[in-house]
Amino acid sequence: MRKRCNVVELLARGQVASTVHRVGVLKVISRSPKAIAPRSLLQEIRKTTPIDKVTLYRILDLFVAKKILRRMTGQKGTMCYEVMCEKHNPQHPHFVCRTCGDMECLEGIDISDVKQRLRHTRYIEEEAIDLKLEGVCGKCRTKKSFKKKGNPV
Amino acid sequence: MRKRCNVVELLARGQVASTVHRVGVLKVISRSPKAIAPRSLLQEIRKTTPIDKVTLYRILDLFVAKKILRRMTGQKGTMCYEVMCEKHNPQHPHFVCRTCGDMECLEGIDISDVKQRLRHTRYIEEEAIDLKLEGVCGKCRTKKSFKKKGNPV
DNA sequence: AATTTTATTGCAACTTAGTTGCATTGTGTT
DNA sequence: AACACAATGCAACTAAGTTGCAATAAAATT
Ligand SMILES: [Mn+2]
Ligand SMILES: [Mn+2]
Ligand SMILES: [Zn+2]
Ligand SMILES: [Zn+2]
Repeated sequence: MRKRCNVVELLARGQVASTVHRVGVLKVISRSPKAIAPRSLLQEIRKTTPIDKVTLYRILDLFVAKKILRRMTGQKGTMCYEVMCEKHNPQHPHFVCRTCGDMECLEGIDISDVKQRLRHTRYIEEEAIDLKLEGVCGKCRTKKSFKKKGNPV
Repeated sequence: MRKRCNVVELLARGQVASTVHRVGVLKVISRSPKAIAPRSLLQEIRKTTPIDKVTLYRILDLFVAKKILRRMTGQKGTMCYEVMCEKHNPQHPHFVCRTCGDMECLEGIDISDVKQRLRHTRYIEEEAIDLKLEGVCGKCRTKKSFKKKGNPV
């Protein structure tokens, strides 16, 4: 997501009061080129402002509830977050590397029809869709430590 | 998954030696009507045989590596497992309830075309697909504790 | 059969993500 | 200032999953 959303607008849209921490969290997430986990998020934010992890988790929960952020499961079940903005960051599937845990946004792939289809096939009121591919990323595939084990090229 | 896979066949297919614990784990999973988490799995297995959680986790990892089981992320990032058998339990999306955490298999919905599409759009060697919907399940929707909060009906 | 080797399991201790309760601080209002 | 209430911090906790190593079981050699 190169074109960044306006942080103030996002907060307004969710009717969430603006605070130093909230703005800080949102800034870091909206600048990240890919979905980001609380761990990295803490590291980044703390470069400028001290913040407790509990505060971060609470802000993240709030943002997800207010539809300012999308939450998805990354590697091993740790959560990842990205800005929820149809304009600058429309819904898209993700790729997670089994080996290094890296998550890649598969942007530009429309999956709205998948949503439609699932909604109509069963009587379900879904609110979020989490479409994820798992495999081994390019980097890991070329590492000799990986090749050595007789894995498929 | 009503029609159960043959446990012995599954082990043979994955070239995995048969042990009491492995058979036990596989039996419970293959009898479960829905994807099951290690926690419930332990409970079930222990009704007949004592087993350490480490053993269970190791068996699960092994089975996933050998493609005997599919692993997917359930609620909050806890993992869930189901038998990987195209015949008796073909790949399908899942629905996870935001409130109670219950996971439902959306069987009978073919998503092979989604796989195809993703594979061809980007140069990715994916090995597994995890397509998940999140929302509030029927049970939770009708609970008064849920309605009271002014949630949409 | 006895011995050696290898695979599987159990135990204890640890790591890490996320949560809960409560005290403290900040912010806006009268 | 005094009050109300929202946001934050701190400490302690829960729960999933992992790691190292010892104990046991199974398989292979002798
Ligand atoms: Mn993304
Ligand atoms: Mn399923
Ligand atoms: Zn990788
Ligand atoms: Zn539910």
